[in-house]
Amino acid sequence: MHDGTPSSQTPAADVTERLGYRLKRAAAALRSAMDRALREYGLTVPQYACLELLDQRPGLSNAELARGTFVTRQSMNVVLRGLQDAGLITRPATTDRGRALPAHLTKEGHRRLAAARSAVYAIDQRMTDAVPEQRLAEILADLDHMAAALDG
Amino acid sequence: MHDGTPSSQTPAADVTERLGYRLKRAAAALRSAMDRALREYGLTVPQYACLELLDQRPGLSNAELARGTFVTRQSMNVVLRGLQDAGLITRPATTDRGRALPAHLTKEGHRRLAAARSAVYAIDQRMTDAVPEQRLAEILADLDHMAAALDG
DNA sequence: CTTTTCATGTCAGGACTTTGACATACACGG
DNA sequence: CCGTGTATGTCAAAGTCCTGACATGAAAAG
Repeated sequence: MHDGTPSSQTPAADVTERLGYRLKRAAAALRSAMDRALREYGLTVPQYACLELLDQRPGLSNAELARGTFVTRQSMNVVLRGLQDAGLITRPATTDRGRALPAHLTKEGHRRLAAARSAVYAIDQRMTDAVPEQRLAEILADLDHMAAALDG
Repeated sequence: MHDGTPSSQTPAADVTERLGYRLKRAAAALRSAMDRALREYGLTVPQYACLELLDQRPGLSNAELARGTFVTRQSMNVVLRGLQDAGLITRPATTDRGRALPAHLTKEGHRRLAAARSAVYAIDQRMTDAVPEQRLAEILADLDHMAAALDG
C-alpha cells in the first residue's frame, strides 16, 4: 500500500470483514429477535417503536414519528392506522393549527407497551452484555458517527 | 439500584441512548445510502448482496445465499429469479445430486457487480472513516458478539 | 396582497419480505 | 427395505415498505 490515500485502512478483501456486512448482520439479528419477542404481544417492530417514541414524547405527528423511527411518512401512516384500529393510540380527525395530527397513547396502549417493553429491554440488555462494559459508550458514539457520515 | 443483577449497566432511560436504537439508526442510514447508490446501477440491496456473495463463493444454492444475506429462502428465491431474468446469473433447471441448484454469475453479472461495487465500497469506506482507525477491529468484533448473543 | 416555498397527510402502485404450507431428495437408524 | 429426520425449492397469501404523486395548510419572500 503506502499510497498516501487519506484512509489508510486496507479495504478488506472478504466482504464479511467489512463494516457494512457486520452492521447488517447485527441489525438483522436484532430485528429477528425483536420480531419473535413482540409477536407474543401482538405487536410488530415498527408498531412497538412507534408506541415507545409516543410514550416518551406524546403528541408527535405522523411525520415526526416517521423520522424518529427511520421509515417514510407513508409507512408510518399505515402503522398508525393499525395502532388506531387496535385502540392503542388516538388521533384527532382534524386540527385548528396546521395539518399535523398529534397522536397519544390510550390506556390500553400504555398497558400493551409496558408489557412488551420488558421483553424488548431484555433483548437490548442481552446485546449490551455481549460487549465489554467500559466500551459501551464508545460503541454508542461510533454508531452515531457512522450514521451521521452516511446521511450527511 | 444495587440489586445484584449480573448486568451492572444502568438501563438508559432515554430510548435513543440504548444500543438497539443506535444500531437500528446506523443500519437504516446504511440501507438508505446503499439504496440510493445502487439505483443508478439497476440493483436493489438484496440483489447486490446476492451478487457479491456469489462472486466470492460461486455455486452457492438458494438456501445458502439466503442464510448468507440474512433473509428467508423465499425472499432469496424472488431475488434470484429477478437476477436470472436480468441475465446476471444462471442456474441449472435440474441437478443429479440433491435438490440444491448452484448459481453462477454470468459475464454481464460480473460486469454489473464490478460497476456497482465501487459505489458500495465508497459508502462502506465513508462509514469506516467515521470511526477512529485503531478501534475498527474492536467494533467489528463487538458487532459480531452482539449478533451472536441475539441469535444464540 | 400575491407568489413561492416548505411541511404535512394521504392515495395509488409496485417491490420486497415474511409466515405457512407442500413436495422432493438425501442421510440415518430401525 | 422402510420410516424418520433434515434440508431444499417452490407456491400462496399477507403484511410491510418504498417511490411517486397530489392536495392542504402555513410561513416566508416578493
